[in-house]
Amino acid sequence: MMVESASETIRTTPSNQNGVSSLSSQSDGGGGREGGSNGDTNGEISPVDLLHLQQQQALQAARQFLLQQASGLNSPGSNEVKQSPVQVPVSMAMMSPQMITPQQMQQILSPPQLQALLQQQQALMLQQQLGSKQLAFQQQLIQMQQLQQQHILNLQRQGLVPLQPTATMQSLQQVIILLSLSLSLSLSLSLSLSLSLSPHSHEEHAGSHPLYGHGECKWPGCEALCEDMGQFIKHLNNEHALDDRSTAQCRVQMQVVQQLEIQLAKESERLQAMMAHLHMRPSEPKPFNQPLNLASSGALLKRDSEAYPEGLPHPPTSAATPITPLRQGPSVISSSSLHSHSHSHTHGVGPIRRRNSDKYCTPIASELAQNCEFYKNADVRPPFTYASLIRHAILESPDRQLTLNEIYNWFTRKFAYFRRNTATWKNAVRHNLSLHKCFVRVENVKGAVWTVDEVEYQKRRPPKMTGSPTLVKNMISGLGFGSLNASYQAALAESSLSLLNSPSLLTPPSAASLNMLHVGHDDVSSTVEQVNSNGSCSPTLSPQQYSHPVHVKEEPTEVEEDSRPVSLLAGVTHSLPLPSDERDLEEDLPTEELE
DNA sequence: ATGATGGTAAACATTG
DNA sequence: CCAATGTTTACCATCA
Repeated sequence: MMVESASETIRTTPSNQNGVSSLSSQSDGGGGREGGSNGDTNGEISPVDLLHLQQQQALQAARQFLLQQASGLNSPGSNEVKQSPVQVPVSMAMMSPQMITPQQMQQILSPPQLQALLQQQQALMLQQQLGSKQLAFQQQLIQMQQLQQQHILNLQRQGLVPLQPTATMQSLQQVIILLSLSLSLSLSLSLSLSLSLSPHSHEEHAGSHPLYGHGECKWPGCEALCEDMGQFIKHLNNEHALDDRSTAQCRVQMQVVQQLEIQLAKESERLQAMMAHLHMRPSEPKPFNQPLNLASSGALLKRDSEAYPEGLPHPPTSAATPITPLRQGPSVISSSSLHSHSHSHTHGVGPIRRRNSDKYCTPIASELAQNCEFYKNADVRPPFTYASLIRHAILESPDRQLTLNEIYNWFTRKFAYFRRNTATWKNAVRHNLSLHKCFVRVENVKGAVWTVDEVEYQKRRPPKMTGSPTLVKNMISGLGFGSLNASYQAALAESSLSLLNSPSLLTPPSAASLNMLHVGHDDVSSTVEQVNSNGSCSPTLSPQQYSHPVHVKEEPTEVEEDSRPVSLLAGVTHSLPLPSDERDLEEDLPTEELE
């Protein structure tokens, strides 16, 4: 769909040095996904389903609205655009920079339209009498909106803003609205997951707030302790008011939700193929027309887990097919939107996280696992550097050592993305192994194996604690709202971190297929790594133990250790999100085994 | 503007 | 000779 056409053009360097071009365009196909809700028929409609349905309607309405506006006002060469009109997920529309830029949005959606959209959404939302959480959330949204308006009014009073909304303000409004949509979506998704997966969700008190539970604030990255609801509300208003940071965090959440949607679509597609293959059911083809909707998520997920408790064998890692991308091209954000801006190569990779073998290593392990699951199936370039990935692969191995070929295999096994363009990434892997001091080649009886010198690895990690997640970065770049400034990014990093810790998203009960969260952040990894190396986690990381390195590499840069994770928010400044660029957030990694 | 870091490409050497 | 494995250099992009 349009998204792609736009994003594809992006990188074309004269020399075309990277296979990049292939990166940005390869995976998407085009097609659009999303469709209606064909939830599977279960016979009964649970409140959750209902919620989904309504949520869906709201989204659908929003999508159409956006699309209408987009096609009407923004169709220069609009032929291609028409191919799959409605199927664009709203989030997609919001994300693809090329599709609807902030500026375009401003033109596309006039204040009245935005208002209409907002109201439409609110109306639908209000119909959902499905629980205090939802209601509480709505209140939250309304509150946000009110705050926003208040903010605008204040600015106007101060003469800072003309009465007529300026582009900036319009943009802000749009952001808020879109955030609202996404937030509601994400919330419901989280809720549905927790509801459908665990009968007794944690927060069940009637008067509870979606962002409050277990006596603490559930705002991404917060965890502030609050005695009671009143205190919490107070905290919420004080600490999480409408500002750059909160907005940025919302964006991240939005991205998370979007990714979940995508993953869901993929998983369902896979499920169907699996079922079809096993003759468990006639094949309802349709990967593409699959609704990306939340509506069926609960049921699907449930079914999935029930039908395949243990998870069927993974799709062959063979080169054959990247299950993920399937031909569905467009709607899927896959690589195109994720990397659109930051060229594939831009950074593709960030650090990774630690091994699974040591479970002791934190709760994050599970998150990593989730990430793994995602990348295993999604043809998305992992936001980790090759070095990080290699290190991870090696550390994940039983002996903490791998042959080159084993490393290759690990890459293809863990990442759908690396099932193609083998020449390119394999070369990169070799290049990294040789180049970085942290990788030590050890002669072995049968050939040589590669090990990791953890100390060296840690050394080379730049002190800049920023550590924002690469993926997040990519996601950010994919956002249509322009890029974020440093404070935003910091906020994003923070929130992404916390997101990974979000119970509702990260602790999917049983079904392995639920592992869909895959937001990567980078410093998490470094953070974790730090912890690990200092804690019980990695007592033995030095390659030396295995044998003697054959030779020593000279690595130019040696930074001091100190790559303290530090608060991701440090140095956050407040300013309106404006232009600028996306920065790199480093890396992180997914780990754990999934197989 | 500059240096650090990272990805890609490619030449070249070594080894089985 | 060939292919896999390593090493090294060059170039480009992004970010601080």
